[in-house]
Amino acid sequence: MPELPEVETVRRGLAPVMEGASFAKVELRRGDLRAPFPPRFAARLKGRRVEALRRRGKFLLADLDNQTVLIMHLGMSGSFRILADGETRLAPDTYHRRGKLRAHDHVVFQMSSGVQIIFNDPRRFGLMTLAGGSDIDHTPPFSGIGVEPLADDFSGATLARLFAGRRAPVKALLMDQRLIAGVGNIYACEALWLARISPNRPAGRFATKTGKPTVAADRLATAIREVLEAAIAAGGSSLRDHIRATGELGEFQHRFAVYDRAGKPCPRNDGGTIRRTVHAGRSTFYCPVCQR
DNA sequence: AAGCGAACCTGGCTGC
DNA sequence: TGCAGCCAGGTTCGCT
Repeated sequence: MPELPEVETVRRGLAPVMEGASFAKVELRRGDLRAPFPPRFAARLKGRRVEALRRRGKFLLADLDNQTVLIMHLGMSGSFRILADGETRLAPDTYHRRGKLRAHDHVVFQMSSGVQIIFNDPRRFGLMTLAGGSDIDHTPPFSGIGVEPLADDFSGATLARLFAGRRAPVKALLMDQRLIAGVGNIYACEALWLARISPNRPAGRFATKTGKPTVAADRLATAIREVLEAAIAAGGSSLRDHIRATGELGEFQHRFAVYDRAGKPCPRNDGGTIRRTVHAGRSTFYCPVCQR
């Protein structure tokens, strides 16, 4: 499900019920997701208080009061839902009513507040693990994770540096989490359309011989930022499932210019028809008229 | 070494 | 109605 805007949307939904609350009980309903839960995972969480819920790329990070960090990744199909009992007063009445567990509910966090937070993941490509918090950017799975595209200093110069000497199509490298953290298939397609850049353009061509960013590099960096910010403002994209922990749907899928729109006219009305191709095994959608 | 395809897993949709 | 085939917002492994 989730790229950066969806993960950020989930973070904003979970933060009010996680930050400041403690894990009263953690129930694992199977032994693994994409990878096994670490030894004594539930026991190590029990009693710990969440000091902050952060996002890094597509990861959610809960800083705990004993200097460890709960690391969570939603994979393709992971979602959280918040169950509040009738007594618990928690602003939006959009929270799910407490009820029976469903298929693929793999983790249940019972928080000290009385709220339950349930992680559901049909395909089990998600991940939960614990790490020492001292220097998390230098410990797996974060060692080697790329730049944050919403950081203040993300620019065409960043792209020029990351793409230097690379011959792969820019679309493939935009999705490489070791370079840029958080951009996935949808937003790579949408950003390239916004910047009017062909997904096939070799990545190395975004810098001049002297290493300076090209005009297109600046345009692409701006487009990435704009599309991610617009998607976050819209609550992310909801394709098949709802993505928000509060149960509401994201809205950005209604604004896709190219993603999953093969055969439809380009929104620029330039006479182009959206085409589907494949890069690195993933569907790519683009307009061959305005994207060069 | 970079780049690509396959694998991991389940569910939903399409077409016969 | 049933079933086969294909596709899916991600990551990782193994082969050129």
